[in-house]
Amino acid sequence: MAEKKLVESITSMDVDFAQWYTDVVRKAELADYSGVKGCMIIRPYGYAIWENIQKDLDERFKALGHENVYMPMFIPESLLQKEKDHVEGFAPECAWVTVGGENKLAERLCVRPTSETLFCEHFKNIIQSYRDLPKLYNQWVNVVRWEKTTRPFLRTSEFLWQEGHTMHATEEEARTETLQMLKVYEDFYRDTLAIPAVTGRKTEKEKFAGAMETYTIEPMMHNGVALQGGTTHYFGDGFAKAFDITFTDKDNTVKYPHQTSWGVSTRMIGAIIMTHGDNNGLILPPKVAPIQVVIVPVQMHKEGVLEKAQQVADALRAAGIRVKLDSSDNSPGWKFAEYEMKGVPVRLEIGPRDIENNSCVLVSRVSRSKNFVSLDGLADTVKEMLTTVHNELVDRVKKNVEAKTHIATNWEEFADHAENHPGFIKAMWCGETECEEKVKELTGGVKSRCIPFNEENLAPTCVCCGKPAKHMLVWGRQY
RNA sequence: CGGGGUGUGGCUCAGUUUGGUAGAGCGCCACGUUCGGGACGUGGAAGUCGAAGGUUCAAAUCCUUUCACUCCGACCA
Repeated sequence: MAEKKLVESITSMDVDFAQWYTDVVRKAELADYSGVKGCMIIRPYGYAIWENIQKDLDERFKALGHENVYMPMFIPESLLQKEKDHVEGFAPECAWVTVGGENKLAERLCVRPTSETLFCEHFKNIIQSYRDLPKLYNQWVNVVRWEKTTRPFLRTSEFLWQEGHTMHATEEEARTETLQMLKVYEDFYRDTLAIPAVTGRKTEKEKFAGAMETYTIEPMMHNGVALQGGTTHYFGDGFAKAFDITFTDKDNTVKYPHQTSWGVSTRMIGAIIMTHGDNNGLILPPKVAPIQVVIVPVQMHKEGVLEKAQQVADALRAAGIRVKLDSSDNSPGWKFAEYEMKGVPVRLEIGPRDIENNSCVLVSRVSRSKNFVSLDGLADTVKEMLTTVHNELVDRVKKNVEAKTHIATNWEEFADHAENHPGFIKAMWCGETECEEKVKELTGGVKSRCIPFNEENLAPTCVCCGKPAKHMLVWGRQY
């Protein structure tokens, strides 16, 4: 805790985590508030992170055969109502359009909160034969959910996301797709965002409206609070039946196709902030950082400094590294603080002394160690350092998650953890929704995160009711 | 949707109790000196006090209404 705080304008995490989060969002220029409640302005620096996220994920989706499409943003009320569970889940948070121009609409239109119904309507028209399957669609769009409590990135009334919607001839293929896409998210979180996270299946109580099964990735934030980081759903043929989508199979019988959907959103930017950030501000995982290396010239008025800095910038850029050379007339110290706050993974300092030695100084945002390195082969050195930063972030998160994951074999232990130890609690469960509700009530907000894939047998009985245990659950508080 | 808080130059806030016609720091602009952890000097621009109504000779300040944001809960990606 003796860490020297170099950026003064951000509230410390340990003083007020919520305020720290808001400070980082605004001071790092990721987002700003707008005139519409719950809607945020994503500023260029924040949007650039989203663009990098999109690019990476989009490549992963397409490598698996998915195609991008675009559906309308309005859903007629009658369409939304075709699947009973689905409409019950979403109707309370829909925004409605009731007037077009000067005229009241005959049927009101919902601004999409998610697009299952639109895809189904379309699938009905384009799926006739087994030859039309599978359909592997995805769209990158905005959606609207009229939230009561909002926070930039974590929960906004309008947010950006991708929603994948697929149709398959068989149950097995659809189930495989559901798990495969969860794996894509898991890999992406770990390998791109440097956030290793728990994955598993949601309980009946927590699953998506209209889904047979929902799978989830649950990253833990720095303070031990969980964030639902992405979900994939297996729908069975429920929507297909509700929307009368059928195909003729090879055996000449008419069948219902099996469906999935899956999505991750701009909430991931919130996860990045809250997982990696520290008291000096943001720390961006190198793979999505808009600026991977910032070059700060020192004594740049001196002959040759700026020229050399520019050469270095060009060389790094040519090697595929995202570089910014800040030649503004702010002082070097100001720049150090500024880019630390903005989470740039690597800083490169170069001044007359360095140039004389054919070297420069590299500083990691994570360890803050200064490395004096040669300008020869600099691009490789920088790439290594970016990799190191990524790995350090992954390790740090792993350690934090381990330190904040607790085991409870009985109610006393569970209550103690819930009350005194922020983080996840692993405990056995009888499988009943009543116990989930009871736990939530007794602990003031601890909910089941998921039934992880690697279940352990911690105890023979449910931590809540004492009946025989069916599953291990990961529990926690959430954003 | 319930409970709390806050709205005053771009930002953070003082001024409100005890009405008298708006201040500070930071930021911004210009010039000069600086430049290896948020530099300094000089000069300058910028607010009608969230909005509406009321009381008063006079309202940032008192009263009423309203809106927005924010925090904590319940609800939810």
